[in-house]
Amino acid sequence: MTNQRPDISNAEFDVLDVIWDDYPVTSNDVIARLNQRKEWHEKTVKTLLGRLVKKEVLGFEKQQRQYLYSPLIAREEYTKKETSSFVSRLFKGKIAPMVAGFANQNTLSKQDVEELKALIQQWEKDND
Amino acid sequence: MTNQRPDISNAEFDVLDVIWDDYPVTSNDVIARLNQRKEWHEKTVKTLLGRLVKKEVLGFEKQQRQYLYSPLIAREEYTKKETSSFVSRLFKGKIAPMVAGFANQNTLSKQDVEELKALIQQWEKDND
DNA sequence: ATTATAAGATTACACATGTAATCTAAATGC
DNA sequence: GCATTTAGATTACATGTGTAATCTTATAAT
Repeated sequence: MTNQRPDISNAEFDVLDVIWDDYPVTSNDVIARLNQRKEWHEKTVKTLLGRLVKKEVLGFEKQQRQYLYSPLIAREEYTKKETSSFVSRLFKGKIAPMVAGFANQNTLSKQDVEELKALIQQWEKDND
Repeated sequence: MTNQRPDISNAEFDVLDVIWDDYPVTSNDVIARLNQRKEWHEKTVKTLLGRLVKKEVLGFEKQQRQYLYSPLIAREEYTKKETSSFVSRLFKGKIAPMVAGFANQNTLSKQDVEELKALIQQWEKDND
């Protein structure tokens, strides 16, 4: 069984993203959090919550007449899989050209570089 | 003028991808190349070519009654922008966590690591 | 010259997505 | 107890997308 990951649309991702930050949450919590950044109508957010439930990306528990939503997939799982497929599609699976393109488009901070160096050192320790 | 990049769908990307490999190309060239990997009907490919032209992602020159298509945006431009927005969306713009997630999901080869080290050294030379 | 081919243009059609409004029923306010 | 609010469910609707089939017309074959 290939663990079919459902497609999560852009709008749905924005909802999921604030839920990952802290959960469980009511729809009103989600609406409040999203209001910080988006101009979405309450009804829109509720539609997206419903779609995420139908896609089995979110689960919920009834709390009186409200629902308490929680993610059914971890952010890390999701980002890892998305990253793999992104790098695979755009860079034939090679990570270095992607980093090179990123560095060329954006500004790499000293800290970014330190973190990358730490990653590499860790890799080298694990694969001597 | 913010140089609005048109959205390129997944299927459209597959078409564009083989055109980037070598161009200009006729629709039949594209169909032949895609046949190596996809099961698309000729008509499907032509629809996608038409949509890419309408989106101003492809241009063409008439060659008798055929068209010779060429990309209007460079692969590097596209991948850099997509990478930026991907990293921004999924990793708050930080490249190192994305590489970490990738390394954790996939196998990093010695060569991947060497390339990353080379990138970093180059960065350090440029930003001493 | 007429017919058959085949290139691109136009049309099709179901499902996804962004963006809500309306419906239904349960809880809450008087 | 009855009206109002409000949570989630259902419906809406335009546009995008995957996946072609049909239409139109210029050439190629005979």
